[in-house]
Amino acid sequence: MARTIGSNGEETAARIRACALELIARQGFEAMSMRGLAAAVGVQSAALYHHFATKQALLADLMMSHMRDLLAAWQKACADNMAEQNATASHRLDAFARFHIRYHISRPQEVFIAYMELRSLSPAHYNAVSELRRDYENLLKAILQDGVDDGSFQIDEIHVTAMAILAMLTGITTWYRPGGRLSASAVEMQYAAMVRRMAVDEIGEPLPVQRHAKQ
Amino acid sequence: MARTIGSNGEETAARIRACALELIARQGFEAMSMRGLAAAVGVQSAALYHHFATKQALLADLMMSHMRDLLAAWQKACADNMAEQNATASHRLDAFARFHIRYHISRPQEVFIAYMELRSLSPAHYNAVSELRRDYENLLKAILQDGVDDGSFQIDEIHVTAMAILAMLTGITTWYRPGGRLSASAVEMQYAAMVRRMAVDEIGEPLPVQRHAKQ
DNA sequence: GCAATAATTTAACGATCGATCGATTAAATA
DNA sequence: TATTTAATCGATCGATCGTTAAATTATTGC
Repeated sequence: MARTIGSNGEETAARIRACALELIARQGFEAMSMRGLAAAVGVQSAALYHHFATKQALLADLMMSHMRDLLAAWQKACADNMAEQNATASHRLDAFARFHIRYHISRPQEVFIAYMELRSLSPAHYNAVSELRRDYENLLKAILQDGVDDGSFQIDEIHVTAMAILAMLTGITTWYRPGGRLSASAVEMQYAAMVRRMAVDEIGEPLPVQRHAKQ
Repeated sequence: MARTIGSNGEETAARIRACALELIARQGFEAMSMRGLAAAVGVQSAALYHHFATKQALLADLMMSHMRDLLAAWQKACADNMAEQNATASHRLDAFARFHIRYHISRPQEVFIAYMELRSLSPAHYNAVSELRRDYENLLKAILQDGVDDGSFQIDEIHVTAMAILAMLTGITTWYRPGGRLSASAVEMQYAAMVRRMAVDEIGEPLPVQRHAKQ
């Protein structure tokens, strides 16, 4: 046997991507073998190399696609909501948090891989992915900065706050499972409220200072 | 050559542990080879098996040790501060946050491994580590529950808030580097303030509700 | 000083890894 | 229909993997 009946390049590549996402998310990139991936796809391992030059290229493809999709989805979310541009920083922060939560909950495998397999990337691919990641982080930082500038946010360190918010939100994928006690929208609401609290201090304390010396 | 001059079991085992921490943190558990580890230690790969039965046993040893050390360190921190037992929930939450941050900043490799390599553990080892992790999470949850009970915290979902706080704090290790722009104590202060904000809503709003419908 | 034990070596086993080669066949093109 | 191109297979290469066996030497206890 050689080329199989009904075989189609685009479709096979898509199936490889889908199976790779699942296997890498479950076992890790290093632990996934090309033979195991080929078996999951239902193809011989040599066929994988017709679609992806190397195992590394496959990982880079998955991670770059994820970051590009994420950025495009945010652009679309903004475009769909024209008022977003002129909304207050508080509204935009809320929208960003909800978008991030929803997107990440809906694509747990991609998110897990994007955060866990950064170190499996070659230096060149790592830099490329990191650049897109920085673009995404800067979206949040710009919102936080606007809120600080207009006085609606009380934040000392924009960078630290942005890192904290993203780590908190992305961490959802480590415990949330569909069909669990809490619905996705309930989780979204809980986290969005916490993000708001992190940026806004209602009693108007501008700097987070040490309230009491301990330990 | 066989047994080398001055060789000592305890010392070699400690050196294996230290090198393994560094290599696993840098490359990942699967990517680290026993030959590579042996080379880093300065020993033949077969010698590793005199101290650890398998590669998996080595990982389990590292992760269990980390979790036990973490729990013991918190017990000690509480014991050192006798007032801790009777302190307010707000004080105890602050102490927990600062402890967690300081401990994790001081042991970046252990923390990174403990969160990244859970899936590399065999089921039995995974369960054992998860149990200790749950014990640690429950320490935080108990503090949050106390604060809710006495009315000093405004939290809807204890579990969600605890997961969010831990993800946020543990995420520090992904960006913080000693010698950077911010000192460890500055980072500690920033994050402790954010944790406090997450639990306390000064205007006294008991439930985090949706303020405006978006997207 | 001699036996027992602990620590490490050299050497190797079987398995599996990523990747490649040429052959083969389906689909597309003309 | 004839030719080209795309897609896949079967087989295999060299390297590396975790692990083990047996031999060798240092240390310890009597």
